[in-house]
Amino acid sequence: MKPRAASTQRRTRIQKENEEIILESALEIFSTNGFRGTTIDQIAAAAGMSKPNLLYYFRRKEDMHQALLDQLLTNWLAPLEEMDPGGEPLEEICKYIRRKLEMAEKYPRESRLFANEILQGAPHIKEQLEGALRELVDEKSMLIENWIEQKKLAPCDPRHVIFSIWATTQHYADFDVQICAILAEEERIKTRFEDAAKMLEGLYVNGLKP
Amino acid sequence: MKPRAASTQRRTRIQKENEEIILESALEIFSTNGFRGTTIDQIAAAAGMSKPNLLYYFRRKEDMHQALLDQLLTNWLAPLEEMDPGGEPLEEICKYIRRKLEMAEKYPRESRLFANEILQGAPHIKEQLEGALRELVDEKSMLIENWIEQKKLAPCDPRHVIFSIWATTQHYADFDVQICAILAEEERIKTRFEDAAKMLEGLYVNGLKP
DNA sequence: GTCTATAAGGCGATAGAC
DNA sequence: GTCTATCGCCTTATAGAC
Repeated sequence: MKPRAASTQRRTRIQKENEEIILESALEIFSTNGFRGTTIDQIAAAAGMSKPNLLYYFRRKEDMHQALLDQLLTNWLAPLEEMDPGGEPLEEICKYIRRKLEMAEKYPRESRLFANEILQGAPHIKEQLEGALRELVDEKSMLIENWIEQKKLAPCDPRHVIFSIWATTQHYADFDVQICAILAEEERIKTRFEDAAKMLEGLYVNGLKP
Repeated sequence: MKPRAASTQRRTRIQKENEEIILESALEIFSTNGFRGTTIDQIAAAAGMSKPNLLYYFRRKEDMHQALLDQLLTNWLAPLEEMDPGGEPLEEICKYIRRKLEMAEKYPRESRLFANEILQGAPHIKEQLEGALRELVDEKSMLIENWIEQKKLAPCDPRHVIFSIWATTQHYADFDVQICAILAEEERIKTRFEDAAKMLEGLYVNGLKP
């Protein structure tokens, strides 16, 4: 049970601030250690508060995890939703790749949290995957099918094209350690996302051009 | 410390068998629950033996995990090693994609074990990534560079091409739950790997054709 | 709202009989 | 080699003072 609505605006604001601090810290730890690998102590330390104090805001460890996953899913669907039926097909796909790569660069922790959840069988978000996500993919797959019929794209399996874009872009967040182990220092530090964007755009433009 | 060499062949064989049973069970549990999410009890139950009995073969939980990662890395490098400098470039790349997809289909647990390890910062295999894996990628990148210079492949960043093949193929093992949540029943059950192979071959052949 | 203290249970690992 | 019993730590979560 959350704390009751406070009597003044001031208290409510403090509550919100603390919840944000906690979720920010929880994201940091969950995304690198996984759910079971994370202890409440670690999150509390990162949030600069005591463990019982943290548990005043989120009564159970799982509540923090679920809150993070819930707010994640909305943002996660956004880039695909923006794919525009009125746009030029190859350009829309390139823009989608760019948006996904930007998210991998800016929100790697969210990507890893999601990856951890899926890897372990998606116990907390399976319904959303089979519901909202599936519907969105169905919708955009039909859009891609239309583009193919209009000869604006080479024939391909739309769903698997979407999967491949997810895979290649999220890879730069989820497998960052491996990528950095392989690239030379200069590339690793400055240009890996830009290099990835160029390669992927070339691959998909040539690969899907009618 | 492992049990000392036994006095008879028979005992040694039993040891090996038990070690294999344990590692097989450990792979099953580690790959779905992660290291911290796995308990020795679970592995022992899956292996059909008591916890202390299991700990007679592997003194610590981490020993099982490390053994699995070590034996995994060898198999992991094999598909890329087989990329043949004497072959036809586009065909070699298609064959590499096929081999990787086959591994995702046949050994999804190994893929997920690896993904879990990388996601959490690769604490147990960082040296191998920066050593053997990096050298192999360097070698094959030079091969791809040569193919590009000979106008047998379109210009592209070889390392990122390799990354994209890893990402797209391993995705079918690591994110299987998500893929199955989205695909229709028929596709999900029978043809998803075949559909993926066709789409990816088309994408890379057209995308990298000079 | 925040703290100290602690209950309650899970889990890795060991002891020691057989 | 395998078992039963158990130690001792770590971790979640709660009680209750301030």
